[in-house]
Amino acid sequence: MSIQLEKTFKEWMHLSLRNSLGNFMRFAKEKNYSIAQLNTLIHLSQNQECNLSGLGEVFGVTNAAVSQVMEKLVQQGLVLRTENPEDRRHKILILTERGEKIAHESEQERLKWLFQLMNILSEEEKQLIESAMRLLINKATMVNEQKS
Amino acid sequence: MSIQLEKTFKEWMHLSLRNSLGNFMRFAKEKNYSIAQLNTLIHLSQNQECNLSGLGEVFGVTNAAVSQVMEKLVQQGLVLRTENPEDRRHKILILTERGEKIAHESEQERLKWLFQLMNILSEEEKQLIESAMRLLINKATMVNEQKS
DNA sequence: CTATATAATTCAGCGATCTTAACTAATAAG
DNA sequence: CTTATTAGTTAAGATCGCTGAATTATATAG
Repeated sequence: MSIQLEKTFKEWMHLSLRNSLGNFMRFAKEKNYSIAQLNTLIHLSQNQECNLSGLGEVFGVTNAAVSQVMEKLVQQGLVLRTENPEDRRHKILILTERGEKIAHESEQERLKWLFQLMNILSEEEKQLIESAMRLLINKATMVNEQKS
Repeated sequence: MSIQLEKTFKEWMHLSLRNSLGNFMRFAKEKNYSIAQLNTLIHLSQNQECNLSGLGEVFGVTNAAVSQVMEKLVQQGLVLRTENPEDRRHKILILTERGEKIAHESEQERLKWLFQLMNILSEEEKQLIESAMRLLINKATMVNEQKS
């Protein structure tokens, strides 16, 4: 069983990367945003109250690197950068309406492929997928909590 | 139902990218290979008899770009580049033993997270996941065949 | 045989991202 | 008050991957 499942995972990973990531990259190229920019936007849209060094840790790069990417996003009017009044060394970074829009669009691009698949599933099949993924998501959060 | 499933897909995509892709990128950085290099190696390990312009089409870049990445892979002893005797304009690109090893290792990095999850599943749960993913894979290949 | 087409390479140059190091400003500690 | 720490910015320099254009070598068509 496990060997069969390993093979299935492999195929799945393959399809998933080619399609979801493929659509994402195509979107980025088309709209002229870099991958780093889009990842930053998506992160900001999902985690409010981000500051700069926090982002650096998440992405595993230096503050300088984040600051430079952020500068471009601010210039393009996608991010609003203000001081935190409680500690003015920190900046508060929040998405503008346009930034939010781009973040959402690019996330949809990543999901487009899955949604297309969903549309050709019967109700029972959707149930099957739903319960399988739910299970994996739950297990995954369990594993993550163990680590921390 | 569909709305619930959309939400599940979103969460899944999130976890999946953060973990699988995260491990992959970490591996690349640690071992000092670029993403383009690893993608090329993985592609070569899965499709034999590749030539240069074919790779360009797959990755959506010019021949020049592929040629430059390939040059480095050849220099590092990961790819063997020989002429095709039937048409000496074409190069035949095959992985060396070391190249094959790197390709395999990096693919395992991408799958590591899923395998970890698999290890904490019961037999019935594995069955559930297996049938769900199989279903999606089948649907996906159906969709792809429609397009072409 | 000559033209043209194809496959791959090379080079100059561009833009993105990263790092280190120097710097400014704000806060915390002694 | 002075010193040290922390957050973020800026500048200089390196690397990477890409493109377009020129070049070489091979194969095909007229």
